[in-house]
Amino acid sequence: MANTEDPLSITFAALADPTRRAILTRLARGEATVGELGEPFEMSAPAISKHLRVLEGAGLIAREVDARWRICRLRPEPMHDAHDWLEAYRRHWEGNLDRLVEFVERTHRAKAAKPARSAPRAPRKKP
Amino acid sequence: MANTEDPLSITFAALADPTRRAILTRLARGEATVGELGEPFEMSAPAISKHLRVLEGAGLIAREVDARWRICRLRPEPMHDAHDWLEAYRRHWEGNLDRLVEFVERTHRAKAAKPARSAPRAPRKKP
DNA sequence: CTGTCGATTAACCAAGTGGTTAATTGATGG
DNA sequence: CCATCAATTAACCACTTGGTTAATCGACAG
Repeated sequence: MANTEDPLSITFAALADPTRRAILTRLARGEATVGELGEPFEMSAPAISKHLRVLEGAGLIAREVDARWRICRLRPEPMHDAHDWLEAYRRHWEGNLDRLVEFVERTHRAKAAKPARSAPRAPRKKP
Repeated sequence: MANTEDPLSITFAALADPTRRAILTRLARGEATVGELGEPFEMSAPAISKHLRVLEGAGLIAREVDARWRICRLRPEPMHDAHDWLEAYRRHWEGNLDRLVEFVERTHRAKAAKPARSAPRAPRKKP
């Protein structure tokens, strides 16, 4: 199922692992071989190889073969897209407006019996 | 294993599904009941319930019970953290500097036999 | 009390994930 | 030629995930 997923899902899934994020952090400092990337982790080589396959599948890294070594480089473009998606929610966490609205609403609810909620939701008819 | 994961991994994993991202997008417009959230999707109610559980586990939504309805609200703070993590890579996708370096390096390699690569990687001794 | 409605839980399934060890491939060097 | 080294592939395992249908729970309305 993951293979048929959209790019953004694949990107987020690839980022949802601390080992892979650490590998990306390492690669942000410069290219590295597979052995160098795996060295900090108490993990077998095939496990690292699989993580790199996931990162490559997400387009987050590129591998280039150099004799017996595979040189890995960061490909940050998918991160850009993920960043952009999150950016749309920035106003929701910036400023206290939302929290204030929420607080006022909750206080109101505590005093009134069945206070009306904020606008966008369609009014439920209670038959 | 996922239950013992760090908050950032849980957040990214929750975002790695188009249905859940659509639910968050809907909630950015305002609170909604579970039924309203599930209505756009050709999916059973339990499936929606599970998605909401994942989102709640990631701290991305909060559910409040109102009679027989569950009112869902966006909790954007974890997105802020994810956004922050990605922000650190901004310089890698902004500007053509990296792509230029890469191009020059590749061109150089095509001409020279075994050109030295960029600095940060430890030099591999070929015994 | 009983039926209904919103929502969740239970039980199950197919497929994916993250890890292992063992075997394999390719390039290097004695 | 042969041993070695970097890395991947193969085969396997435990566990998670995303979905289903059937059963359950709690709040209302007659």
